[in-house]
Amino acid sequence: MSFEDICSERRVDREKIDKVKQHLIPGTATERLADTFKVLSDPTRLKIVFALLYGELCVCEIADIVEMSQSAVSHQLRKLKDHRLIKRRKSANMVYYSLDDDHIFKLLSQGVEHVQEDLSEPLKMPSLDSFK
Amino acid sequence: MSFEDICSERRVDREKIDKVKQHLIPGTATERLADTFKVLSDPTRLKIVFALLYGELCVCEIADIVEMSQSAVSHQLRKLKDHRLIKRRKSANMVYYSLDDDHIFKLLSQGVEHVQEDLSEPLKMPSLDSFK
DNA sequence: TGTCTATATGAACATATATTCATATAGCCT
DNA sequence: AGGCTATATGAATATATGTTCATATAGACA
Repeated sequence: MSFEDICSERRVDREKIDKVKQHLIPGTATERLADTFKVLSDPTRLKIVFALLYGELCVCEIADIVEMSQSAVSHQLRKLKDHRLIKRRKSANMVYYSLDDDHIFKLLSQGVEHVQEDLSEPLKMPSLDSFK
Repeated sequence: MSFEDICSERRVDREKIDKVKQHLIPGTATERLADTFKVLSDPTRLKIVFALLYGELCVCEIADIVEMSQSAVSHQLRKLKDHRLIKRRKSANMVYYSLDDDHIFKLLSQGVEHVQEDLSEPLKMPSLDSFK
């Protein structure tokens, strides 16, 4: 799909477009980035991540907190783990999950900041070192 | 769905769970936040946002840059605008889009940082003031 | 007014995704 | 070993979402 197929006239700056194109991040990076945001785009997964801000939890604790079935939670935990947002620790027949690092914390904080404006009451994030 | 339905034994700390539950952000906020991340979870929309890092663009320029049809781009621009990630400026019969504020920039940067590790080559974001 | 051009949008379709249900696995305990 | 508990996972289903196609709108210009 070339430019001429879309804009018949040349009101726009060809060079400017080429310059922007050159600076675009590669397709694989775009996909990766989209994937990362996608993991955080589901309410259940977000709730899980928020719960884990306060420390590690086992699967059934998480299921209780987010009010979802064990199965549903397990499926979502897998996605979170596949994208390295959380990590697991096994102990006996229990599995404990926790946040993988604090990138996620920052990512969440930034998201919260963007959302703040259209919320009736301000949203408070726990402090970063409270969960480290 | 209560705790007892999921974990039959009490190996877990009931108080701990209640405490976490109290700190969970309200459902509406979770939905809002999920929506924000969801907007950034599509490769086409991400490409658009990255293109706009370098300044405002009209619809057909964007379509050319991201190599998508004008219609597809219009649909996605609408979503980005509905979630206040971009804003529009009309001039004659053209419409120019630009990033709404720099929350998005920070959100992207944070996402990029999380993704960096599994990319073959490092990904560089433009500097914040280059687009202000 | 009529005809361009740029953008927006509704409907249809194809694909992706979240949950449920049933079942598998793996570690504990007796 | 056998039964119990915690977690994982495959299949099925329902719902959401992105793109295309056709068409609508709105401004420019003759």
